[in-house]
Amino acid sequence: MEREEFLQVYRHSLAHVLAKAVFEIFGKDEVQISIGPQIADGCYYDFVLPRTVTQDDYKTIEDKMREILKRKEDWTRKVVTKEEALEIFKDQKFKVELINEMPDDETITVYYTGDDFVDLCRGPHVDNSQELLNTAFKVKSASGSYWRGDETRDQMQRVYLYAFPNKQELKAHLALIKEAMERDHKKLGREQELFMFHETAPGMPYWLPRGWQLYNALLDFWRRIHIAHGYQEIAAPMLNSRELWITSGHWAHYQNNMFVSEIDENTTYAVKPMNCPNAINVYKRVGRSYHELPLRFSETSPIHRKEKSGELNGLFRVQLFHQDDDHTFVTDEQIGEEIGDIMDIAGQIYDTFGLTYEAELSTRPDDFMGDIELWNKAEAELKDILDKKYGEGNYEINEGDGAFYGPKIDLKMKDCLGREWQMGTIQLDFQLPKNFDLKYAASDGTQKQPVLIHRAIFGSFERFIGILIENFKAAFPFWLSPVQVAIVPIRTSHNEYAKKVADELFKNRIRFDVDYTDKNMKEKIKANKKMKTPYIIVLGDREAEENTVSVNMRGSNKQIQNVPFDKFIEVCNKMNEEYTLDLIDEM
RNA sequence: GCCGAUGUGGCUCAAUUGGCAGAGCAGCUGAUUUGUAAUCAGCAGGUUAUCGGUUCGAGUCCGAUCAUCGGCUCCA
Repeated sequence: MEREEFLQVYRHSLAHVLAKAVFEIFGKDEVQISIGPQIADGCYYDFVLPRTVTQDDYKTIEDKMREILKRKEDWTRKVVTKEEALEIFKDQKFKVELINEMPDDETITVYYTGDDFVDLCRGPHVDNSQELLNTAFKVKSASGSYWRGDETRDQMQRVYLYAFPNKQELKAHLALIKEAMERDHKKLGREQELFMFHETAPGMPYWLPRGWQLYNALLDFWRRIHIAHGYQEIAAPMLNSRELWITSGHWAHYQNNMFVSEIDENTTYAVKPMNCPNAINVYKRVGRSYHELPLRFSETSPIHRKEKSGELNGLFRVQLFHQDDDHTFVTDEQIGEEIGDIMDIAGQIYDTFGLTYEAELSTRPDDFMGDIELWNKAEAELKDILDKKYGEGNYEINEGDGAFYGPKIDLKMKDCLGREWQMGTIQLDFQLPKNFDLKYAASDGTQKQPVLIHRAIFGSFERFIGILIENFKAAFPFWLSPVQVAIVPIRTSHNEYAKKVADELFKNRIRFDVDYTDKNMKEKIKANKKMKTPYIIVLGDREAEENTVSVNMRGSNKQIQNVPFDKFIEVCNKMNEEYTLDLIDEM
């Protein structure tokens, strides 16, 4: 923690130096400064500048910052009144806005860096610039941003800085970034022949044979767990006429994200961006009774969402994807228990991959709809479940950030560059049941309205597989691997035994690849190592004679010789059945 | 959508101030028959993302479009 505070002071102070440097480079009257917080690996500062910052400016900025540090200026903290603050920053409109929003009784502090630069700030900061002389920093990037994150307000330029206490740490961090780039799922997806994109279908992945093997292995795993928890899978149409989307509310609130096609003047169809309305159609097929609830309709149909052009990103942000979706219809009383069961499933699934994640609870917004009693009860139950599962305070609460139709729990994970992505989501919905006038016959004979739970654990197969690729660096657990076993006959004379081995693997539903060509053994092994195949089994005279295999295990340089073939099959079957995370080397 | 960058064989990268588009790997053909990450030789592969402009001449300069990447916004 001490180190954290230390970093905080340094990074935050460097942000001030950055702003001062930008002032001096572009001219004080030409620059509007806003805010400069510290972040995980440095800090940034947002400006309005007379021209765009480009890569050519990075060095200029860095040099200017160093020059400023060498002046060894004193930093002075000053407490000022609101009026004084407004006077100091009268030419800085963003600062004026911030000051005006402060309560009248708030203590306002400003920090002077030398005599000629002052920033509105709570601090704390260094006392003199020379304390920063040994720090290491580097402009990471410059990009656009919006004042207060609002795209309708001023477009600003954000300059990001890597900032560390010393050169060694900066160097280590840059090496880490480079290493992380090796995990990039876009790069590995291409190298490992998992998926591709084509410019005629932006943001819509093509799954290649190997990638589709992995996808299906994941889907099988997901199905087994959900069947065990009483889920029933459905598949619904991809197109529905406009009327359905008007009823659901998507036509009014989500149209910009939908691919819409006018068939003729009376008929407009839209490709579904979500599965909920169709699950509701299935619910409404017959009259429902409380005996049937909770009723869980899971679905992994393709869905399409039209995104703004700059938002696409490999498998993490696509326009065609498959959610591991489900719509569960419950009574008010069943909410708590059902959410608890969903959290158990989520835990079980993430644990299988050894993935870490963060939970966030989003609560009632101002423009909520529905019964406030139900909201309160539901939120209390969600909190209770999260408290039990993670311990009080070990998850984030976003007050007022829930959807207008209900509170939600989001589960987030980080990619190789530390960017956070929403994966799982569990959303309560009091609105759609109303829009579609859903009913069930309650035990007292009255007709009641069910609550709808939308939930996904992977989030989407696409995003989740992207995370898996980066997490495992494409060296997947056996059960997930596109090709699980590669068979390498040493000479073509061993093809006969290789065929026998292949047939047996096939019978056991083990995914294999066999190379019967007369290429030399080393080439065949090299190709499979490149593809990170878990086990490469080499077959020659000895193996054919003794009905054994010689196993080359991924991640290990030594071979496991003379493994009885049926023992090898047994090990493979075990990993497939138990979804084993690590490869087994005892055989 | 906004700010910035990038786009040369399947992949990784060359190509002097504008002056004949080149290599390695992968692929194909042949030789080699090999015991755990690169056997040898040969061949083929390109309208330099697309469209337009400047120029005697454009991969290189200018403009537009498309796609991708880093951010912002939005989101699973």
